[in-house]
Amino acid sequence: MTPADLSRSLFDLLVPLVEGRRPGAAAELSPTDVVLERPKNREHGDWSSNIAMRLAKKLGTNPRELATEIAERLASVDGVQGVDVAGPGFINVRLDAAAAGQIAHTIVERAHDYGRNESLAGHVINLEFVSGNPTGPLHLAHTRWAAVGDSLGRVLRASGAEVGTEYYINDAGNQMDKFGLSVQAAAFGEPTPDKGYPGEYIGELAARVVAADPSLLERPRDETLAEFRERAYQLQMAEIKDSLQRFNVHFDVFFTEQTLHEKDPATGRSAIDDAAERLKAQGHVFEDDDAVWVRTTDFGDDKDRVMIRGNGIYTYFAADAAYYLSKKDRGYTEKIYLLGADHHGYVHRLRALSGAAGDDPDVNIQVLIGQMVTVNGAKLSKRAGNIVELDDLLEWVGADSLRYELARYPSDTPLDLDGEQLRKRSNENPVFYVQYAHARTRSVARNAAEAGVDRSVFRPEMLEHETESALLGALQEFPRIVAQAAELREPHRVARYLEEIAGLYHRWYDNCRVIPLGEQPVKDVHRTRLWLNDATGTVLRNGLDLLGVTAPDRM
RNA sequence: GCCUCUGUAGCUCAGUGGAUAGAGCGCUUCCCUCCGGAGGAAGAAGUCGCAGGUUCAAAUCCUGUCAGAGGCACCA
Repeated sequence: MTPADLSRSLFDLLVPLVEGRRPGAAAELSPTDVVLERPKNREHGDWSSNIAMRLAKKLGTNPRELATEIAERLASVDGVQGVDVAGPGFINVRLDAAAAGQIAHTIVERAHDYGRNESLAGHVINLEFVSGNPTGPLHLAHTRWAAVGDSLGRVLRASGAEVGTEYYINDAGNQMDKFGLSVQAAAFGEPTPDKGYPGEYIGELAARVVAADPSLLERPRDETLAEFRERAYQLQMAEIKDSLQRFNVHFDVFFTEQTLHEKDPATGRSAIDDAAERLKAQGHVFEDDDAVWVRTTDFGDDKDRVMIRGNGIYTYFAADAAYYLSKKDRGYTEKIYLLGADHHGYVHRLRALSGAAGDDPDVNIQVLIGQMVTVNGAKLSKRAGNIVELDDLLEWVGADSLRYELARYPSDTPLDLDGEQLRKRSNENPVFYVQYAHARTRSVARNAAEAGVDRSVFRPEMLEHETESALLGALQEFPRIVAQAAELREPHRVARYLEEIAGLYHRWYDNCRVIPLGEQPVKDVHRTRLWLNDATGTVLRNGLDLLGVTAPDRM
């Protein structure tokens, strides 16, 4: 008896009842209207529905009367132990222990697949995040998106979507030249050029570039600049990929901006040239003051944006357009962008691009804006010069701790990381609370095996302690939580859910023994509880996996 | 000036219209022979920034207002 089964039963009995009260009304009723939720208060039963209150007005009756009528019929459904009507018209359902306990068996059987759902089946989604410039290491601002984006990708996939994760590399334009000049200057022991890149890492890159080809110091500078730039870029990009790997963040595609600028030898045209033509053909482009503009104000922007400057050179916006079209051409119907709050000014422009490309901005593009992250109250920005690099954070607090902390808050919450707290292996650090609960399930399983408790018997009606029904009810919700996290693009819901499961598990552990005390015999109740123990471990592990966090067997 | 986000317990924060608003930390008092006191129970702690509105029902939706953070290039 899953909530889905129960809501289906409720829907089925509702149809004739509604039809009887007002002919034709049943047609307006959809199964998605019939929602069952876990009441916060356990005294309100295992599942609760507000359907009577929502339908009463339409049917010209009062909620309590309607609820009573529904409750009478629901009580005879298989697996339902009792139904009450409470408050203004809530219908509270209690399941019998056997029906509620069945989920433990299901979870153990489905193992790694438990939690997977098909709520986003058929969706083809491009997920772009991080996209840090290849002119320096990843730092704090990228870190939040690396954690959230990677987890979001996992949650979307678990919900049946086809997902491509992508990192866009801004490797064209004069920032790269400044980067090359900075590395070159450092190689000659000179100070950072005007508007160049400062930082120790530039000196390190310079040393490595020179080590690879010492002749760079002897040839004319204007001749070697391109080589400095290119070699340093490759080294830096490799560093970035290493950092991401240590952070357990995976990208399917690293897309370079350069490919958008390259001319096709056959046609002499670049992807950006083509993109400009295609936007013109869609009718959202106009010329003024010698420049070519996109009418982004059609899509909510406060002013129109230049795509081709008066001097004939493309703006960055033109490359964005070509990149968007590339995603579209590669078959992605939905494009999700994760951007920092400092880029929220781009939202209208990106939406305008989508519209100008003939797509529907409300359907084909979604821009998620994340608020700023600080560490120990200090704002860390490139401008202020006190960058905290991802690698430093990883070394300081560890990948699991950092990923979990970044993934457990909604992205629109400004976040201040407490470095010392994240280093703690205690309850103050939520990741350990969850990981410890998982380790405990594994430890119980190991000890159970030694004590001769196995899973040869499963009698769900024996799982009747209040901590067991609470735990079972929560375990049942996992697929729905995953689906909701995917639908709302909010992976933090998974983390919060896992914390709830961990708490419920610890409470159960304190009340119900899997392994009999002392010399007492192993009974079916112990064997059955082992199923529940293992099911909990499975949910914790699967959930942590969605967050990119390890689930250790012992700690 | 305009735009986006935020305002919930002493602190850090959950809570996409439901019942008595929750968790962790911190504080008080207890308990635990299933890893190693990284565990559990109970208690104290709140005008959900403020004011209107919509609704059977608002922390949640709408409007206004106050406070804080960030952003508003023919830069990349």
